[in-house]
Amino acid sequence: MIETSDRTPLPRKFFDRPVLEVAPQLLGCTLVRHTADGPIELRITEVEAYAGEIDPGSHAYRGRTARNEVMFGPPGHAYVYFTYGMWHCLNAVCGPEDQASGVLLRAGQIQVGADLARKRRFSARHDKELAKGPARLATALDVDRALNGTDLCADGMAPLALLPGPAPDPELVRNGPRTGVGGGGAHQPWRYWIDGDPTVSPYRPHAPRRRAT
DNA sequence: CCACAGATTTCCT
DNA sequence: GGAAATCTGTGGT
Repeated sequence: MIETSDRTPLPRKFFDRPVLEVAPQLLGCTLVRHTADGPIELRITEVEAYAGEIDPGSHAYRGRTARNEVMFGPPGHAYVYFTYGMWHCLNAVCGPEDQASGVLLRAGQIQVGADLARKRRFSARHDKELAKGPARLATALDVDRALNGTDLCADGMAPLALLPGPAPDPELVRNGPRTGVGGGGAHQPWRYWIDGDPTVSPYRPHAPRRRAT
């Protein structure tokens, strides 16, 4: 039997707090994705916090645009953006409304539906790499801009939801600089991960790409 | 294991 | 025009 409490989504008040409180508490939580082919579930092992308009690393830093509109809305909703011309990334909007902060879901372990995830991530050599990185996570769970703005606190067979999960050993929760973030936000230690978990993505310092020849 | 080129949207200068 | 909250395939050690 599945405990009912385990399947109840996180309440909106969970997300309606400062993003630096919410981000580490999302570690261990379960992201549920209902696709046409069946459910996929993932245990979150790595996240990054983006602190709205005060954060030079955030998409909201320069104010509202068509892309980041959802970040300025109510907490507990999905902000999905398209980047580098190829990839999608998934965030949970946090903090008081209009603060435009969010948590990027960077990596996790597939718990249910690994067969479905492998079809989308056919090039992954090992299952631990199915969702090792934010764009891989979105690809594995078939998340794209059609899900931008989805309520993560909805019940039942919602396409996307976040459920509470067994909190990791507090001794294993680490934080450090955010991956790939340059500019004024580079030094903020707002990446959180479960130390030693094989699904956590490698840290890559920010490196501007060289111009194409 | 490592490094690098290439895929090409969105936003800003 | 150029950088960005990225990943993959190729080729080297």
